[in-house]
Amino acid sequence: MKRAPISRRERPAKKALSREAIVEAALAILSEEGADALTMRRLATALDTGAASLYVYVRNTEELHASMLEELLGSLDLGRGRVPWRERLVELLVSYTSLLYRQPVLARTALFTWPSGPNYQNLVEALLALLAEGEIETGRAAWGVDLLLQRATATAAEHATRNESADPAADDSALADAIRDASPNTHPHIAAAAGELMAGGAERLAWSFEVLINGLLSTPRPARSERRNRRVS
Amino acid sequence: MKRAPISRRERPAKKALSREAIVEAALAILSEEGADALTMRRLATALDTGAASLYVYVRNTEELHASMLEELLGSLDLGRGRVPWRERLVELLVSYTSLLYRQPVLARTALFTWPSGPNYQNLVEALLALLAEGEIETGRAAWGVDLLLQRATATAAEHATRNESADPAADDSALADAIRDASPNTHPHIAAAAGELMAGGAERLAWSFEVLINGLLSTPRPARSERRNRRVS
DNA sequence: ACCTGAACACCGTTCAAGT
DNA sequence: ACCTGAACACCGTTCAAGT
Repeated sequence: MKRAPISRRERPAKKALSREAIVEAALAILSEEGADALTMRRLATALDTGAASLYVYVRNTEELHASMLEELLGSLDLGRGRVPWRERLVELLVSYTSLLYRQPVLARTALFTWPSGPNYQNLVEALLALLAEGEIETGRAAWGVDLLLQRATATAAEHATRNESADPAADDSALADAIRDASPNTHPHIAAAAGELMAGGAERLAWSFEVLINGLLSTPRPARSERRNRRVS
Repeated sequence: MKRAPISRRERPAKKALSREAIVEAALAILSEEGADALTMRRLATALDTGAASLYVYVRNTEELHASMLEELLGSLDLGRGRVPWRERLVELLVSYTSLLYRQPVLARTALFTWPSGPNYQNLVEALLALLAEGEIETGRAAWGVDLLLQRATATAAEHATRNESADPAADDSALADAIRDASPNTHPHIAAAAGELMAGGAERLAWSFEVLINGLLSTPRPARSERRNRRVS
């Protein structure tokens, strides 16, 4: 049961296999057929080979995902402009989030494995430069970038399974269910905040970046002398 | 090839199947054998049945994970005390993070599916109450809780694949790789911040909560009139 | 009603054998 | 060197058939 020649004619010609071709095809599948369709086997079929062949160019699924993210990050506008640093910072963070929002599986990737290509480096560099413009000293800015990127990434990543899940109405907040079931007697604060807990969207994201920046401006890093216990647990 | 009677004697007696027994067994596997070992089939074996039987009590893997998290959250000390609200808030957030830190798979769950049981509700209620004590008005507090919980959860979740991954030395920061490869010429800010980007640990987490709280105290929610575009993308 | 063996419909990854 | 069919070692979930 060989592949019919028709499909050969539909897809112009069998491209030579390469890392870039694989990443490109993977991104195409992701945006056209969704995250579930992106499997090594499925990807191989799209490239007219067997799954095993992919492993010549890509170590494993995780690395493939990381490369896809790197590729996508290339389209980010790091926008040096005349605008004040703070506005540029929020804008950059919002557009980074939107980018991940469109491909939430890659947001997960960004959260769990470190992207490390040049495009990601440029993003970090740009963020550090903006915080430096805001006269936040290096050490604080370093931790700040992590904080800002985490907010962006986690927000987009949360969106992932939300989307796939059955109830698309409960899409905005991380607290929807807890609220619905809360009784005003046992959980008065939840009951009172019910409406507010779920409101938001783009505005909430932008607000949260303002919170982070304001907090960053007013919270110095702890003194060096106190640095001892480095583990959380 | 039936199970040998020896194993029957080792595990005291076949407990009756129930939701609680399943969740309990799942948590045992998780802490004794790690996240990879926790599969429906493996869990069924531990309970002396077939995987299909689990589906009588649990809808799917996701729901199982959520129940496990809920169970774990029961051990959280919500600690009403004489201490000022701000200290109690940070303490609660840190202990919530530590709890997830020990079981990072469940941190992922907390990030991607909404926990919704009573223990989670109690946590949200406690956080809202603390912010109310800090005289943060309801709407802002609602968004604030989301922000605080997300920092805690994402930090623990990031820890997940870090742990499983090959290089346990690079465990602290989300930026380690980007730093290593950055040239001082093209990325001067990264090069300058190199050391600082990776330092941290428990101290960094606590600092980030301070940032969040300070930011929260100084950043009102946007005016109602401006609420229009609710989507990010 | 509760339980289960067996099957369905997949996975990622490896490897010996080919070109 | 590059490529691949086939196999390995699994998955989660469903369902018909049993008790």
